[in-house]
Amino acid sequence: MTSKGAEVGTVRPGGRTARVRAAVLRATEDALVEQGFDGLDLGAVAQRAGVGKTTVYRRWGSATALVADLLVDMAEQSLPRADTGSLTEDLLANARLVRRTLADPRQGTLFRAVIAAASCDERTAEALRRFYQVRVREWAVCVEQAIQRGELPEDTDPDEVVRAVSAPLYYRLLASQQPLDEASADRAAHAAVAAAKAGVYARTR
Amino acid sequence: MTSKGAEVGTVRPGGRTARVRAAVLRATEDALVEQGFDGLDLGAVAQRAGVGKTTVYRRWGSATALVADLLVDMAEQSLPRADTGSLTEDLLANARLVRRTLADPRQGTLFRAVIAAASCDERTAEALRRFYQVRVREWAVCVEQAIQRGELPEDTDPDEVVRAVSAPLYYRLLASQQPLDEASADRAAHAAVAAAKAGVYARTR
DNA sequence: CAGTTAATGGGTCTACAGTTCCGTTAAGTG
DNA sequence: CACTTAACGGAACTGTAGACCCATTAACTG
Repeated sequence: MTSKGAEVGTVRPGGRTARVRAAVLRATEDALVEQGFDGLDLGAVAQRAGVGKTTVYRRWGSATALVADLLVDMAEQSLPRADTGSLTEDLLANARLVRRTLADPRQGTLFRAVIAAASCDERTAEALRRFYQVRVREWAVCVEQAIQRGELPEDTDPDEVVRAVSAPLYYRLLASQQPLDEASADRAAHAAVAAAKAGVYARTR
Repeated sequence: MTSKGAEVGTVRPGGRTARVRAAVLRATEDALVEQGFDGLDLGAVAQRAGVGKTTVYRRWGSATALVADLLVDMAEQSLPRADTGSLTEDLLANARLVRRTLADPRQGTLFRAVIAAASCDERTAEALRRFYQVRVREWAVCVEQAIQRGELPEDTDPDEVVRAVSAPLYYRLLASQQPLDEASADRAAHAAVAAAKAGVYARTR
């Protein structure tokens, strides 16, 4: 079985185990950024983390399992949402935040690698799903408030609006690979608002 | 160096070489669908293709190069666009086509694997870029016609509208991993139309 | 503050992905 | 329809990722 990842639940979660996990996850992140997912070598990760190779193979066992645990770790550091009182401003803030993350050489490469890993393994895919679920829920509150303010139709699906903001940016990162400039972020936000106001993201159709 | 891929340009492109390439690319496709990208073994591909292992290592050399050549091959089979006379109908047709492709167990898995490979290698990424460039240009004509009919602002960027249709579907495939049902395809198309009509995809801002 | 054992780590072994060598096949040429 | 050589394929070789063994370390327990 793959490691639970989080310290909770293991028999002996204290000091050393936690330190080893942290060191290995940091090393994994660095290796992913530098080598990419297919070049990920567990032995190299172990050495970089200053940890025995055996430990990495025993606790994680595969590159995808390592990335899955990294995603659990990443999901825990939640990003604070904006609260400007205007839907457009809130979603612009979200779009620009996502854009900045994906456009950053380190983070962008990391996200590509993580998504590549998720495409190769079901457990990792599940971890990625949870990661985005947390992120989306955090920002969906902005949309819920906009509905209460009467800016959007009652039956609008808040999560779907938030995802609509991210989608074009991820498409640029992964598929079309066009530059992730600020204008593209603003277009993503404005498009989501326009579509939401037109009732495209209504729950019942 | 990586193989040019296309037969044109090689010194001896005739019969056998072309047959070998076709067999290897088919085998690669099958292997990607069954094993995923990280499980891709060039030896196994060779065996499945009924071709010498040496040949695969010589002509392609790596899993990513193999996928890059597969993408060149896939780009050649262009999909015919719709022409219903209505922008909404055309984009609905496009969205449903993309959805059907990505929702298909075989094709969906293949696309995930291909995108994973592109995330791991610059040459493969370039091949993927070209692939989508061809696809997008094909359907952009629908948007150009809509502009001429006066359905959309003059300065609308046609390519950007087409990408806006695909983006939410790819986001579902790769990131959020929600079901790719027909309703999601229709939302994607309607959202793109709503945003385009609102002038979000104007070239000059 | 011992005693217990989960967890780690160094060292060794092994299967197999990827390389090399060289003989064979067949595509292009005149 | 021979002749040249690009391209292929079988077999033997090798480096290394990953498995295994067992001694050591340090968390939890009472």
